[in-house]
Amino acid sequence: MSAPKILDLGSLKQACKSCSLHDLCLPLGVGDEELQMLERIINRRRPLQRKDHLYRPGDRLHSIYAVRSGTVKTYTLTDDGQEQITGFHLPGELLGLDAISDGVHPCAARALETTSICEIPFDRLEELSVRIPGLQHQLFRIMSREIQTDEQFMMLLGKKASDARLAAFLLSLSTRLGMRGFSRTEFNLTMSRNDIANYLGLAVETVSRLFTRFQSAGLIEVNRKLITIFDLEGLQVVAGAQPVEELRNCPGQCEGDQPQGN
Amino acid sequence: MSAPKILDLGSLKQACKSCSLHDLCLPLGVGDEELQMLERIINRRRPLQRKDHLYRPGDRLHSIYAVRSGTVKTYTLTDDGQEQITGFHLPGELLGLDAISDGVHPCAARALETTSICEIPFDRLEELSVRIPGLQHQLFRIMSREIQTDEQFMMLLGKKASDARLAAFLLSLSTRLGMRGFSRTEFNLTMSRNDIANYLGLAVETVSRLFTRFQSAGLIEVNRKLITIFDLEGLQVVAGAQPVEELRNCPGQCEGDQPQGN
DNA sequence: CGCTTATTTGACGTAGCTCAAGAATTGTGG
DNA sequence: CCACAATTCTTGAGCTACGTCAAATAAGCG
Repeated sequence: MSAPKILDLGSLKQACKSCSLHDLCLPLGVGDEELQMLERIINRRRPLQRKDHLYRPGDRLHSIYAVRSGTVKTYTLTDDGQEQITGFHLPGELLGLDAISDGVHPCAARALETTSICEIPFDRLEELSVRIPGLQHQLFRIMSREIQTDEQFMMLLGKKASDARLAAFLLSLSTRLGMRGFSRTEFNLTMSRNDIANYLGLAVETVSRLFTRFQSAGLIEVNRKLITIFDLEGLQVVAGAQPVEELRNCPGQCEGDQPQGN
Repeated sequence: MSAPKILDLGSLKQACKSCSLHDLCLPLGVGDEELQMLERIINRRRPLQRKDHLYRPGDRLHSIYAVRSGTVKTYTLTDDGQEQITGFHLPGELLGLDAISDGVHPCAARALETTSICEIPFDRLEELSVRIPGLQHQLFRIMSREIQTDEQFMMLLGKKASDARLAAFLLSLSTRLGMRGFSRTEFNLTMSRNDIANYLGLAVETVSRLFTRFQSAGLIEVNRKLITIFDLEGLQVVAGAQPVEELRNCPGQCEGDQPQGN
């Protein structure tokens, strides 16, 4: 469509290669030219410092954001002012999709460490995705993915015991970091124990005890914030385990065709 | 664009008026003509009977669905075959959005009673939403809304006690039914106690006990499947309550600027 | 009208929360 | 660089909300 009159697009493009915007473009025939159109609407922002807010509940939606480096947590406040963390966002992940429906951010977003962010004005993104069907498709996919992982998480909170929750959390971090080229087996927890507990619906004390338990079991090593995973498969077993050990009173076969939960 | 050569579009259109597709069109300047284009790609299906599956996990995504009448539950199976219900879908609500990302349904969808459904072929919906920017916007909004309510639900599962969960559940049904013109204070539970418990991450027995407790407290009347809400505000109080009564050891003011959860 | 399945109710056990206190870290000002 | 305060993390000791188990009703259903 429009001729490229780019300055430092090279570097921007490279940055986007390791970002969810990359997923957003390449897989589905979004060509080079379209990619440049997308990159042209993206703004960099000066890095957030630890505890800086990216947005607060009630802020109007101007943009959605992609984490370039660092970590951001999103959280709501309950009726009585308690914090409920709704997610941790690692490099390459998007934030703010929950604000589209009302045009207002229902959550707060806050940096857990020094964090750099790409800002994507949402109205321009919408315009662009009308012109680039592949982009529209990718946006649908990304939002759908989030719905899907939220559903997974509900299962975690509804059905799994504390150890399974923490194991799943560590595995999730491991996988997501691994996808972006970081180590899957050694990483820093950028969030506090309190944040982890809050996110997983547990008490801080429980999280702390679980870390020591996992360590004694030889699954991981915990060194302050540094986690080293020794036994990924072992963690997966723990993460999959139900609160009640499966197959208890099922001598022959578990009855019937209608598994009922809990 | 295309001239209207409609047969029974009148009735279809009326049906869509009380449907999420209505929300999907009207609010944002999707004109009459565009609405007809949308309606032309929508298929009715013969009604589902109780326990019929609309789709199963692993089925390819062909369409997303809107409930016209009846109720549908969606659920996944855990690693060990347990059912985890991810949602109940009432008239006017959409299903299947979680399948877009992989092109495969991660959940099963099953009718809880005789249910009629509109089917919207997703590829055609995508095409159309390229041509009708307002439609694209509405789709983004609907998916965003789902992400937002999922986040709310996480808070429910992570932070709220059993009574708050059930109260919130009843209020949710009440509101959603009310929006579609049904009574907010008297309705049938189309799902079993088991389903409710499963969805809320509780044991059946707990749900049963809570119903009787709510009834003794004069909040509701329970008659088999029929719920009558006497005290909506009372339920809201219960739903808002934290597991620990708020303001316990806070004589003067609750300390500080950084509310930490749990 | 038996048989299966759903719901209720009671008795009891336990996972995980609360409370409390100490240890380790981090931040701060001199 | 060091004291000191503030925060975060860990560990121990109870307590309780809710799950499990068991059994009795009550409904659906062929």
